[in-house]
Amino acid sequence: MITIMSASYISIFDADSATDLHLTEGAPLFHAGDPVTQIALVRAGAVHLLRRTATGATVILQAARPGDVVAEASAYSPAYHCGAEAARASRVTLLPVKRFRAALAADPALAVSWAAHLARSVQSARMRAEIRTLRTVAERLDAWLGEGHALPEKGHWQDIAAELGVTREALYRELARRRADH
Amino acid sequence: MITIMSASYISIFDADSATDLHLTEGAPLFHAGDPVTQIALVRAGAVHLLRRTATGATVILQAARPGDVVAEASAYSPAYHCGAEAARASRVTLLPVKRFRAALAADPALAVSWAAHLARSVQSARMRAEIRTLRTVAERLDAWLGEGHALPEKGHWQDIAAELGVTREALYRELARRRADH
DNA sequence: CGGCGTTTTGAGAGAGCTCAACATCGGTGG
DNA sequence: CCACCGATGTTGAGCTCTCTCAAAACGCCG
Repeated sequence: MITIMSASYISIFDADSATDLHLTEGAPLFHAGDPVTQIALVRAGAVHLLRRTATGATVILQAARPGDVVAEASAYSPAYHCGAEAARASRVTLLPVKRFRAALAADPALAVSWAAHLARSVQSARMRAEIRTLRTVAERLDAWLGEGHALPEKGHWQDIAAELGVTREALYRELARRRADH
Repeated sequence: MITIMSASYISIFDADSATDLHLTEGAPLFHAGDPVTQIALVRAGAVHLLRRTATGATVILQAARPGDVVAEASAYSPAYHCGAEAARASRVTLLPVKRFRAALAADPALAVSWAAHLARSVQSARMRAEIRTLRTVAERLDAWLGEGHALPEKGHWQDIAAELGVTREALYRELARRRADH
């Protein structure tokens, strides 16, 4: 048997008991309060973990991209604390939580991979939080670029604005300013 | 042998090979670029993981309190990406990274505990990031309180201001406003 | 009493947000 | 081919909020 494989937690989702699910844009994956029975890995598209504040504002707690697990903490919780829905047409793989946890317990290499993924997520989430304490767009952009990030193609700049927690206009103005100053 | 113990990753630091270290306020625990040989658990006080931006501003990536591991992601990295120093007089327990990882690999229950801790950290870090995208102090405070947090005793309100990413004055004004409105 | 840190309150300035108009570009359909 | 449409990019003007600097009232403790 060929056993050459990266010990990545993602391989857990290649199990037989995993099922694929297609979501259309805006389709809910689960709602706050639902019992956690399955855990979802995003294969394609984007799934947002979100909560609505008392004032009605929508807060995106996680923008899960391909390779990400939606609501990692739910793997250790009986019920979801927030809802999740597809930000656009997406494909996810569902796996019973018990299977997921059993796989981690059975294979230390997978557990390490999973923990490393979580540790990196903590790191980037903290960075995002700190970037957003900076008050000017210029500072936020500098800090973000200093993390090794690069500006994407034109047509995706709005995503950066969202990442930095500023409006499109504010980012466009800052970019224009930099072009003018060279 | 009595083996009644909660399967918490913290117990890993009770190993014989662990050493305690006292830090005075401002004392560095490690610097960016240092090779990762030991991993630190905060026992008392507070240790800040920080980076200085190109403009000189100091960014606090983690405020590790008792029970927290400083720079969790360092356990999966050969060298530190940022520096850490004691925010006040603190006590930490150091354990060789190899020991730490070996303990996790040897005991699945510990691995689960560690992963659960990381998952919770991801959750709270994301929440902090999202709270800081809200523009008014009132919104941030509402969102924070909505997470189940409660205002501390008078004398510690400044900590909340830091947590919310606003100035003391702004928070005091908001609190005064609420007292006036009941 | 005299510090020291926290809490309060004031006034001004700056930065981004909002609303708004317009340009640009790619795709669609007549 | 061209008109139209939606999404992205660009720029302007006013408003609102926080930040900054400043001063003072508390509260605690030696």
